[in-house]
Amino acid sequence: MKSSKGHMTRKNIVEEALQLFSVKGYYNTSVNDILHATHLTKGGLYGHFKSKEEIWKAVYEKAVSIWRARVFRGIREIEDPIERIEQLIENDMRDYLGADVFKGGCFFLNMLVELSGQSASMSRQILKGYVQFSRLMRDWLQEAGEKGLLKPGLNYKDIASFIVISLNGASAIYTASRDANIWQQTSIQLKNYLNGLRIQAGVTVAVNEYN
Amino acid sequence: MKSSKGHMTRKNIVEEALQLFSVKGYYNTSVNDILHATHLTKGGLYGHFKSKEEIWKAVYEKAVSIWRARVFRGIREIEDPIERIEQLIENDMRDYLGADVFKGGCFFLNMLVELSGQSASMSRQILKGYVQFSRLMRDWLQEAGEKGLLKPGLNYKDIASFIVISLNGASAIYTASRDANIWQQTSIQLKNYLNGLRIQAGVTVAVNEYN
DNA sequence: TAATAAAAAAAGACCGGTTGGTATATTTCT
DNA sequence: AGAAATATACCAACCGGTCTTTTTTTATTA
Repeated sequence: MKSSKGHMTRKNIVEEALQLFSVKGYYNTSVNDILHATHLTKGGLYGHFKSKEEIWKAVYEKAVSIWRARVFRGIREIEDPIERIEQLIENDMRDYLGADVFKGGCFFLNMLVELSGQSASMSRQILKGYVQFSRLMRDWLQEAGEKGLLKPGLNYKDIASFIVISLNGASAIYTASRDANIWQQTSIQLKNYLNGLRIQAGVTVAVNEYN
Repeated sequence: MKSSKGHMTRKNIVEEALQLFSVKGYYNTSVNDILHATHLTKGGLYGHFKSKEEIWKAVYEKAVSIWRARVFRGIREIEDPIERIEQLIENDMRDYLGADVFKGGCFFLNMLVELSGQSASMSRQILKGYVQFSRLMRDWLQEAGEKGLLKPGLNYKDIASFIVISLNGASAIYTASRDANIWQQTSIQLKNYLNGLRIQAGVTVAVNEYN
């Protein structure tokens, strides 16, 4: 726990820049904006970071750690892998997106959309994060499959991918509308979707699906 | 069909700006960028539009008309309202997003994300479009319900909303990854999801769902 | 059809303000 | 006293937008 003057202001720069980036985007947040938010001047800032992009990298790491802390809370102790995924979804929607952790919505989606056509390196980094997240859910689906919990013939990768897609769509629409129903319903709909993949959903009879 | 010199260049400005906005975003596309793309100078451009935001408004209208032409192709003649929605989804994924109509992905999602924290008026306009689109699908679901095609107790608004959400999530991830599997799978997954709402899916027996 | 005048379109210089970044001086902490 | 942190002045490049001048198009008339 570093708390010498320098590390404190560095931490503060990252936190303020994180909020600014999430609301205004990377390019449209000026170094001056960050200066105002941190009550610093050029010299004070550029003593800690050698460029704006360096700030972004630190901000990204910080955003990841904040997101992780929220989304993986109470996850590891859940036995049933499908329940585990459902809890992950609920945490992401309720405790991350719905809790307005970042003023401008989901930092990662916002940055992905803004930087996709602009910075190959930065957008690649974000995309890598999504791939990792998707892969984790795929592994859990695999685990569920091996435990005989899921219908046969499912493509786990595609299912995990679809969940990531829907979560991101919810981020976009919720941030624009600020309608809590968006993240609430997305959570519910995805849970229903997942339950539909189980070998028996509730008191249900077997279902034949052609695809 | 106006084709006097002035209208031609105006049209060209809108088309070039549309591509630029879709790739670089609104704020990070400079008027100079548009000038280069159109081989014009300040005077030439500002004779047609009184501000950058005016260009955006014209671009938005153009984007809507392009999107509509693609997404509603062959829709009206489909009897079954659920099939109609499925075709809408496929058109949106394959003929709009997957066909790379705009270089930077889905213009509307990109703008919604960028402008959400920035321009209330512009983001409101886009959101209004999404609400309209969602409402149309809700009406078709309603129609399907009245025709006795759907399970009882469904919330049509939430279902339509979920579809819009997933389509947007697909836009974000596809644009970043350029992996065609994203839009293909989103189309398939949503179709399965919709089929699961039917009173009988394929040769299926009734299913009881608790939620 | 050709000349012409009015109108439309485009060019180009210019504006104040802002961009990300640097170099050096000064202050504050250890 | 030495080092770390911060302030300040400055840079060329660029931002969206205005204004005046020049060129090109279009409609009219002979």
